[in-house]
Amino acid sequence: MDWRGVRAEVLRRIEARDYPPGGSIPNEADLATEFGCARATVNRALRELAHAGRIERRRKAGTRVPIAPVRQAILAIPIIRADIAARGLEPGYRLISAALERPDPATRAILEDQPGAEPAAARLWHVVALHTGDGAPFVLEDRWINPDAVPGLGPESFAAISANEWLVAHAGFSSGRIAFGAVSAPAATARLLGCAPAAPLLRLTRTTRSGPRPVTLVRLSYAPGHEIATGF
Amino acid sequence: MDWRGVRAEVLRRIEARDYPPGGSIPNEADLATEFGCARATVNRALRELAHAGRIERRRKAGTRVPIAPVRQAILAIPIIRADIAARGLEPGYRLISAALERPDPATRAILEDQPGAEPAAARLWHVVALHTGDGAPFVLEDRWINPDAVPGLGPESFAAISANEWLVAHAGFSSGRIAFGAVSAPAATARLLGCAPAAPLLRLTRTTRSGPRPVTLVRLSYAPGHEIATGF
DNA sequence: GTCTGGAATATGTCTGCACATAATCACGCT
DNA sequence: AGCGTGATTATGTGCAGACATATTCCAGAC
Repeated sequence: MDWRGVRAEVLRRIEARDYPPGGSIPNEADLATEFGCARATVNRALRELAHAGRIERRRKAGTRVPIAPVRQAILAIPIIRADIAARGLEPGYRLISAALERPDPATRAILEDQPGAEPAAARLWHVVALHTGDGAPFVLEDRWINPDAVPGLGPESFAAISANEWLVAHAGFSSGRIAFGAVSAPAATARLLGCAPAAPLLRLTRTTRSGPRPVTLVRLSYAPGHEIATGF
Repeated sequence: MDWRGVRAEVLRRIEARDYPPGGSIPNEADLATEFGCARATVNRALRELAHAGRIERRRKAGTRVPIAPVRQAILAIPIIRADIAARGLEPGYRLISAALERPDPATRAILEDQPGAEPAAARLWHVVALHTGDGAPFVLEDRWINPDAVPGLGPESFAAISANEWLVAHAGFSSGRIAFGAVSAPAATARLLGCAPAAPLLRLTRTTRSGPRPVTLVRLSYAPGHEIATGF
């Protein structure tokens, strides 16, 4: 049996409660004997299951089925244009404004709120742009960019393409944070998204950094009714 | 060098643009020679990087650095009570109502909106409960449960503990869907959450099924200002 | 009874080898 | 030129064996 087979069979036994929650499952050597394969193969299968949160493994203690598994969903964050295109809409992009500004303290705090972060420059690029699908507002992008982290950035960078696409092509960042929340649409946002003021909007806030250096903070305000979905 | 070392070094080269976006990286055998380890070790490292979306691998075509990587965040979905406790709050649970009801067509449609799904029972358990942290409203849980999928379920099941905890302990489901959206707080929800009517709320909708059988649909309406965050 | 150190054990990882599989490429045929 | 078709090649996977490491458990010292 190959490792996918082992994974499927073990998963079946977990869901059939042959391996009940809170119980432990046979050790790798025994499973290898039972399935007629090498221990490395069983190891691979169990490692994948552990990665998916379906089992917990500890040396010597063995492998157990968690009582309350922490379910985890993998959230894919595509380029916005690709996201719009994937929904069968014609993606559009309109730059609203781009200028070097001093960020408000709250924005600066979020951008630098990372362990061991360097301070960002005094003035940051502030770019506001609207993404549309078949001409209708899809999401409003409100972005701050640290010029210290991205040499060669200028107004021409965001004229025609999303700042995000420019950044992924030129910056190369490594880690960050994503948060979802709900906000009431401010008047200006409502006007751009073509919705009622104070409409509830899904907002995604993402910070990225390159090593210790803050690169960008982007707030995406989606048009009313938008959902971000994923399987698990 | 062990596989973590290989992974770290390759990642460093990607971020330093030694391996530029769109370019391809040396094949496994060459890397193994360079790092002085076996090809299986390099394979393990590259497999992990591919899993994280940092590289793309295809047989014969080799391994390349994607131009616009689809960033992916792993979203951990803990038991609500554990989530509240992890924030340093004392978790509380209050059952608002629990009854067998006929779901509205929209609810039924969401519950059965899965490839090859069986129809759910005519009457479903409808459970509404409030989770609190240090006594303050944290999230309102509005859940529908298919009794066909969960034999032995009764009103006593949700009296003291969250239906979610009862389900993970007794049902054992396998897959589903999670969606985030924003809604305007209905009057009843606002009253229970102690917020203004029409306040923007983050809402998480999760469906789970056991094989082809729909198990449960839960809508979580978080108190205003709540964010769901994750690193990447 | 309690503490400590060593033995036992399950998982974690590496190696070298082999073969499988998919995709590309070059060659030769028409 | 166009089109198969087979050789080539990079990744995918499996195996047996070995050693590493973390953790538990137990026996002996106090």
